[in-house]
Amino acid sequence: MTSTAATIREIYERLHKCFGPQHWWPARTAFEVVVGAVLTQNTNWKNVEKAIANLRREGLLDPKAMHATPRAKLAEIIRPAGYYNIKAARLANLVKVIVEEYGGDLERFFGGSVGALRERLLAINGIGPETADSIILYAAGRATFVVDAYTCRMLGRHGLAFEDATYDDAKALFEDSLEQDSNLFGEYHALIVQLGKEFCRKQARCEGCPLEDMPHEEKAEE
DNA sequence: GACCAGGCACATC
DNA sequence: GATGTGCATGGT
Repeated sequence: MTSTAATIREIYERLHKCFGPQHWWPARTAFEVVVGAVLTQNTNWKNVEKAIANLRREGLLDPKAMHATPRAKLAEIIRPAGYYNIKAARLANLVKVIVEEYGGDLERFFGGSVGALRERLLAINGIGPETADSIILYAAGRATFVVDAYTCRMLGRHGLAFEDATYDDAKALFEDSLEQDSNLFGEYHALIVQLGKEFCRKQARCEGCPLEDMPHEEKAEE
């Protein structure tokens, strides 16, 4: 095992010991995960919960029902999640594919290879790499690593990735260092988000951070 | 009242 | 290819 892989594993152990199981993704159904993945783009999860509660009340946590809903009405319902016009369009693009190409059947949509599913998701306007990987990991239950802003910050701070590392570079770093286990990947990403929330925000402190005594770059990049 | 949050697409250089 | 900007609500 390379030293980088060992470090990636050690970080997981530290985060898990510090924060415990995260139980992601908080959702009742796979479709709810799909919807939440779009709604949480650059948005606090609390706001997403309000939007999902609205969708549930309206009976729209169903691909066909959402597909049949006018764009303007959908936007109004998801308003608390912010960026509601663009997110309504993105949800519409996504459910259009699920309903018109897969008959609204998520099992069929998720049925092929991970690579094919990822390509299909990325071809939808409004679905970028993080949203696609979140859907594949947490809704489809397939092992793919989800990278986010916190992940890149953490890798940079601890000298595990080059400054110009891309999303796919960071993703490969984790996937090449760990067992291909969707439960492990799911916990790890959730733990990194928790780490970011508590210790890596601009005003946050480093005291008490579970990675505090690990090697750091001299100057944190932004 | 700033600042931030579990991104992405698009314009411009 | 890199950098900047619009999208918007609600909590701290």
